[in-house]
Amino acid sequence: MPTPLDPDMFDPVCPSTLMPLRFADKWAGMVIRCLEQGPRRFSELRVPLRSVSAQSLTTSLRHLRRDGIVVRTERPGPERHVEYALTPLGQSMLPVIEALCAWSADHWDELLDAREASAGQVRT
Amino acid sequence: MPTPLDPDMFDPVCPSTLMPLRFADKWAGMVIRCLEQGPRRFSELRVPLRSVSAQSLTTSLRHLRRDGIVVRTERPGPERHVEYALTPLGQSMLPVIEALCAWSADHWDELLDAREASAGQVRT
DNA sequence: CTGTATCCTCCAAGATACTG
DNA sequence: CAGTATCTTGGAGGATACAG
Repeated sequence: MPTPLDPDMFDPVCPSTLMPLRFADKWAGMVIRCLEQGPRRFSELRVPLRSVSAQSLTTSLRHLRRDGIVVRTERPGPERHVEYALTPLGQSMLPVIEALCAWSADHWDELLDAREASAGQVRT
Repeated sequence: MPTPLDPDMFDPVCPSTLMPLRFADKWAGMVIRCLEQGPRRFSELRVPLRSVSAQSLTTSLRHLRRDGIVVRTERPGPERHVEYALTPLGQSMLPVIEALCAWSADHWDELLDAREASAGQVRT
């Protein structure tokens, strides 16, 4: 028998309440993974994230910059060169993101099977 | 210097591509945490999730059921009694959710500080 | 190359009221 | 108690075209 739930378990000022916000961004996790090994250029990021539009990538990067997870650096030179890299805060997210991806890789089939099995049983 | 990014790093059929989907649900993570210690009733879940509307909670629970993360059990008896519990698949998510919450607890202040510091520097 | 400017569609999520 | 029904709003995210 579980104990009663703490009403303040998810107090509005508790960080865990806000936890999902950063992951509501569809591309945020993938962008962070792309920066794992070092700085990348805008066009480099678009390679693995093939289905992202320039506009969506721009938005994601802006949100990540605003939250101190990514830094943008404009390198001087004849042709334009902009780099994005993880901040220390961003790097601290890597283990969490990896865990998330590992879970997906390990259990995604189960989830899809369950979804198929429940077709018609559970309303959409 | 990082090596070039693998174009198939996030292949459309790769689970990690779909990873963020489950966390796009604002309440999913919190519901799962509420079920950590055992089955809970609908009204019990509404206690810690004070700001959730009945309708949103219903929707979240339906999605979680559809994906095989939560099961719904209707207990017979004179008065109505419905319980929600984690499936084994749902339980396998717990460590990941905990990691997410721990990260938030540890770094949320940094994120908020960065957000404030970048006010005006980065467009919203 | 690195974005911006528009426009559009879809859906998450809240408010409110109601039901067996 | 455990939801459903309806309506509304906001914002995410894609398409397309254009700019410095």
